[in-house]
Amino acid sequence: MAIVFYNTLTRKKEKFKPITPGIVKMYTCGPTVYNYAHIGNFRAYTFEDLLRRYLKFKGFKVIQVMNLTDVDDKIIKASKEKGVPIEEFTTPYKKAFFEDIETLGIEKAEFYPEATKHINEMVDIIKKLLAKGHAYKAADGSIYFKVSSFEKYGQLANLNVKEMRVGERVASDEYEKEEIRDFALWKSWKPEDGNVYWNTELGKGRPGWHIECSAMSMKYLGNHFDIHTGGVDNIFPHHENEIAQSECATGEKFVNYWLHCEHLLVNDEKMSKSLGNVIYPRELIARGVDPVVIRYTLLSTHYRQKLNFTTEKLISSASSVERLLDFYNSLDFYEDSKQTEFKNLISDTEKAFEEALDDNLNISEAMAAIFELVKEVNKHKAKKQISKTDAKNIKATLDRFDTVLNIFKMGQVKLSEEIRQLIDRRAKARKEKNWKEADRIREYLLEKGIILEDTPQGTRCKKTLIKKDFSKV
RNA sequence: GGCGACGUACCCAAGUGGCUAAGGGAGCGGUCUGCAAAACCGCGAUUCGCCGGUUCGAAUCCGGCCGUCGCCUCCA
Repeated sequence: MAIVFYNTLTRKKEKFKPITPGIVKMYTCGPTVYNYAHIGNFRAYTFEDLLRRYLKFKGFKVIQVMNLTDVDDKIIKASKEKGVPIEEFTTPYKKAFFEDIETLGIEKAEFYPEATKHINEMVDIIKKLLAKGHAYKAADGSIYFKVSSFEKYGQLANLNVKEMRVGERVASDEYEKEEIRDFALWKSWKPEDGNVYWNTELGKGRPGWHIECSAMSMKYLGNHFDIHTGGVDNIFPHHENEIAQSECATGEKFVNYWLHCEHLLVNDEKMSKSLGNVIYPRELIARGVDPVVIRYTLLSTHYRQKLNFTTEKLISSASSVERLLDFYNSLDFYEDSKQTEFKNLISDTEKAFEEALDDNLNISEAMAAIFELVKEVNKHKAKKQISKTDAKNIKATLDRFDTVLNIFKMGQVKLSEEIRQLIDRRAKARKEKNWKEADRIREYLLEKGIILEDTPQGTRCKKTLIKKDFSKV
């Protein structure tokens, strides 16, 4: 079965066909490391994670590049305020980004190039653009892309650029562009840039924002590659400009499939500093939300759908994850008993899961397939009609799904030696019908985020997915 | 002003021309159980923002209206 993606470029769902059979080359816009990445950023990274994991599930070899923007206006301003060089300023945020990625169960990309280490590549592209007449140098030494030189400009955003409204920011722009819609490839040094500059053939200055993605994507993936992703807010101008720069420099088509992730809202509002509603994953975790709950919340809404992030949704996600994990973990507990023919159920579920994700990563349908399996198997469980082999087969299927979802694995509890001993002590107390002691230990462990459940097959152990008193987002 | 997305139960959410409108959460009643939990059984949209049209047949297609949101050179 072929995968179908909604391509922003054509505004249609299209069958996915990689340029090189069996290999997918994708570029995913990464963080600007001037702060911690917030939950909205991670929505995009989680979507990209789903995308790469599913492509791998389908048997493709994936080469993913995610850039780190470590020089831009915000970074220059913030590092200046702090009185440290930009590298010193960005390093902790780079580190934090990788920590967060790991916490949220996001698989690592093959390359994480940094803008500041690819200035030469950017300069090369700009030189080509100058030579071909697609760029020009303004009086102050800055270099601009000449939008009028690219016939197809506006194709991605579906904007008629000639009739675009001119914003105030543009009107007050001090640079000397030929046309208002032209954008900077190279920004010549200004006193407020301090010691942030590179001496290159283009003069003393620094790169514009868009050029880094063209330079780094083409360096690692070639002039023409398969997939480029980002948030919807990147469609214009960022990705539109990338196409213009790249295609004008190489004369080749840049990207075949453009996939854009919708925004995450917080209580129906856009997340922004001014509204004071920016949420960071590490903050949620500190307040008692397990990372797997955050992951599930971000993952379980289709990427082209706005995701309204609320307390209610987190709590609801925690319950869903709990149901999935309880089911998954219960599969280890079967004694051999009557066998049920689950072959059809398993193959139906696998088929439904794959067909759903084939259809532009329809995660809702994929999850529905899993929940239906859970319900069906639980019914048999209640009637004691599951053998060890059945359970093993079902678990193998879930493990296969989990290479895409990373929920089951991430949700496992890790027990320390101390906790293990307490659990043993409680088992002993229960045997002696010392309910007081048993309940005391259970209470104690609950406070430590460990939940014990007694079943006929023994006591099971799981972690608290969300703190009881967790309330406000 | 231009471009675009969306409106399905208490909440989240799939379905885009045809079986009883998926699935999850929450709720209520029951079974099970040392207690707790899990799990199971049962209950829940005659209806898909509103109005009109096309069709044998519409949540799905067309037109209009209402409402929410995003982008239009900081942004995932």
